Amino acid sequence: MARVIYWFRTDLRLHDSPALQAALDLKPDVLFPTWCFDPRYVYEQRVGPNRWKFLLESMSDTSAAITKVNPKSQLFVLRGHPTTILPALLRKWKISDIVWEKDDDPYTMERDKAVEKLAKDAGVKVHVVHGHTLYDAEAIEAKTKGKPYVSYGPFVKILEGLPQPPRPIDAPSSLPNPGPTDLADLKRSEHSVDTWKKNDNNAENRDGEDKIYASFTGPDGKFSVPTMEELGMAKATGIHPGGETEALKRLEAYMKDKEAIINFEKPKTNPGAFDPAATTVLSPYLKFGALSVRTFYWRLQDVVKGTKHTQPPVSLIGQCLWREFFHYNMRVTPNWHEIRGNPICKYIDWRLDDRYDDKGEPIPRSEWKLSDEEKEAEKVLEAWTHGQTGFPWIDAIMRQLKMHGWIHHLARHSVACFLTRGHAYISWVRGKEVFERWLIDHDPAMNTGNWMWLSASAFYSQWFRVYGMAYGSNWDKSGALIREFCPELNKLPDKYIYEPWKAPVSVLKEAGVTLGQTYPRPIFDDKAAKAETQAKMKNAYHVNIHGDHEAVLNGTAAKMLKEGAAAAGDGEESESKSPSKKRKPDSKGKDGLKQPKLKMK
DNA sequence: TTCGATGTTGCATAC
DNA sequence: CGTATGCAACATCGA
Ligand SMILES: Cc1cc2nc3c(=O)[nH]c(=O)nc-3n(C[C@H](O)[C@H](O)[C@H](O)COP(=O)(O)OP(=O)(O)OC[C@H]3O[C@@H](n4cnc5c(N)ncnc54)[C@H](O)[C@@H]3O)c2cc1C
Repeated sequence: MARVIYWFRTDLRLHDSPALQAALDLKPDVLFPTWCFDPRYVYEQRVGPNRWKFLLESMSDTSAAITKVNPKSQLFVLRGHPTTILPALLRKWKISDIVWEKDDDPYTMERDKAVEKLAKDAGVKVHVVHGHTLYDAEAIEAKTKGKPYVSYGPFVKILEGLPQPPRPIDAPSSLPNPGPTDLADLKRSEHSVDTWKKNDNNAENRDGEDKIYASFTGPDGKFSVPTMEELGMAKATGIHPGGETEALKRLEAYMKDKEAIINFEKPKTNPGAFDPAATTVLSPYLKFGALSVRTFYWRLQDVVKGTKHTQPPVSLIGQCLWREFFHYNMRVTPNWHEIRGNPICKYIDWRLDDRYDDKGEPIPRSEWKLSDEEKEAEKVLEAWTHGQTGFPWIDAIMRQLKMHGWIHHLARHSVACFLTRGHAYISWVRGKEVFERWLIDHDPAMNTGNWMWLSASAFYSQWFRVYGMAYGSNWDKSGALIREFCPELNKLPDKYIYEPWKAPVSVLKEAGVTLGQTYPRPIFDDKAAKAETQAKMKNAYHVNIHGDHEAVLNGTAAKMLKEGAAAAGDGEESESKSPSKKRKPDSKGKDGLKQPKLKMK
C-alpha cells in the first residue's frame, strides 16, 4: 500500500504535471503534497521581495487548488532544509514512495541527489520525473555526448531529431487524502539552518525580523504558506501576481490575438512597452512551473499550424527553444555560474571580478582591497543597480526591474551590455547577482546563460556591437518607459528625453530638471567609456583564453591580459598586418598541470 | 584543413 | 517612414 510524498518545487500547478501524475499512478493510500522551505533561498540566494511574494502567491494558489479537489488536503509547508526535513517526514509519516520533478541547476542537483540517497537508505522508493522543460536533458545528452552547444541552430537540429514533446495532460480530478500529520517531536537542533544563515545575502531585502524558522509548521501549526511578515521581507512593489490561476488566465488572454502569435518576431518587439508589454510576460510562471511549458508550446503549435508563420529563433516557439538551449547548456557546463573553471566562458579581465586564494577558494568580498579603479567601478555598479547612472534609458529599465521584477528581453540586453562589454567593463557575475535579486522570473540557466551572452563571454562574440543610450528610441521617440520610471524627467521634450545632458540649460529649466540634483549627471562620458571598454574587449579577445585555462585557475590570467595589451601597444605590428588570421588559444593547462581546487562535473 | 556563410536583437548615414 | 551600406570585426559550423 503506497504512502506517498509529492514534493512540490518549481512545479506549482496541477495541470500537466507528469511528476504529480506519476505519484497518482502509484495509486496512493495517502498522498502528502509537501513543500520544504529551503534556507538556501531564504539566505544565500539573492531573492528580493517581489519574487518572494510571487512564490508565496504561487504556493497559496496551488494549495487552494489542491483543497478544491480534496477538501481534506492542502500544500503541507515545512520550514527547514529538505535534506533533514524530508527524511524525518519519511519516517514519521511512514512513507513508501517520494516523487518529485527533476531539476537541473547545480545546487538542486546536488541537494536532490542527497535527498535521494537518504530516502533510499531509509528504504523509500524515489521517483524523479522529467517535466520542467520540453525535452529531457538526458535524452538530449544521449545525442550530444554531453558537449555544450554554443550555437542555437545546431542545437535545435538535435531537438528536431528527438520525439516531439508530448501534449499536456489534464489536472487530476481527484487527489487521495493525506494521512495524519503529527510532527510534535521535531527539534530545531536536528534541523538547524544556522550554517545557511551565516551566509545571508538578503538582509537588505528585509525590514523586519526573519522568523521563518521559528516553527516547522507555521505560526498556526497548520503547515500554512508563509507570509512576507514571517520572512521579515520588505513590501513588494510588483504588478505581476503569482499562481497557476493567473498563469492560465494570462495564457488565455495572450492566445486571443492569433495574428500577434503568427507574426511574432522577438527582435522587433518594443522593449519600452510596459502597459501592456510587447511579449507574453509568462516567464515567471514558467520559472515556478505555474504554467507548464508543454501547455504553452502546444497552444502555440495549434495556433500557427497551417499558417505562414515566423520561425525559430525569432518566433514564440523559438523562445521556448531558447529556454531549452540554456537549460541544456547549464546541465553540461561545469562551473556554469562562475568564470573560473568554466570552459565555455571567455576570460575577460573585468573590473570587480571574483578573487580566489591560492587554494582556489573564493575570497569574501568584504576582505578585498580595492584599487582606485575598482572603487570607481563599485560606484558605477551601485548607480547601475539602483537606476542612478544619469542615462535615462538605463535608469528607467533598472528601476522597472527593481519595482516590478520583469523587464523586456531587449531591455535586459541594454543594461547588461552597458555594465559589461559596452561601457562599464564590470564582471557579468555582478550583474547576474543583481538580476538574481530583483527578477521575478530569475532562473539559473537563463540568467547566467544570457549574462554570458551579453558580456560576449560565451555564445556571442560580436563584442563590437554595442547598444546606445537611445536604443529605446528605435521604437519610441517619446520615451514612455523613461517618463514612467524616471518621472523627474517627465517634462522634458522628446528630443532630450534619452539624453538630457545634451539639452540646453533653458530646456532643462523649463522641464524642472537640474542635472546633479533632480536627476544625476551621466556617471561617465559614454563615448569615452565605450572606447576604453572596447579596447579592453579587443585585447581580451586577442589573448583568447577561457575559464578552464591554467592561467585562470592559478590566478595569473589578469596579468596575462595586461601583458597582451602591453605587447600590442608596443607597436608589435605582426598581428595587425594579417588581421584575418585567427589566433588559436593557448591551450596550455586544459588538462592541467597542478590545478587548484575546482569543482568538476 | 580551409574558407565562406551565418549569427534572435548596433549605429550612423544615405537615399 | 522604410531599407541599404559602411563601419570594424568575432567564433562557429559545415561544405
Ligand atoms: C541578461 C539577461 C538575463 C536574463 N535572465 C532571465 C531569467 O533569469 N529568467 C528568464 O526566464 N529569462 C531570462 N532572460 C531571458 C529573457 O529576457 C526572458 O525570458 C524574457 O524577456 C521573458 O519575457 P517573456 O515571458 O515576455 O518572453 P517571451 O518573448 O514571451 O518568450 C516566451 C518564453 O520563452 C522563454 N525565453 C524567451 N527568451 C528567452 C531567452 N533569451 N533565453 C531563455 N528563455 C527565453 C521564456 O521562458 C519566456 O517566458 C534573460 C535575458 C537576459 C538578456
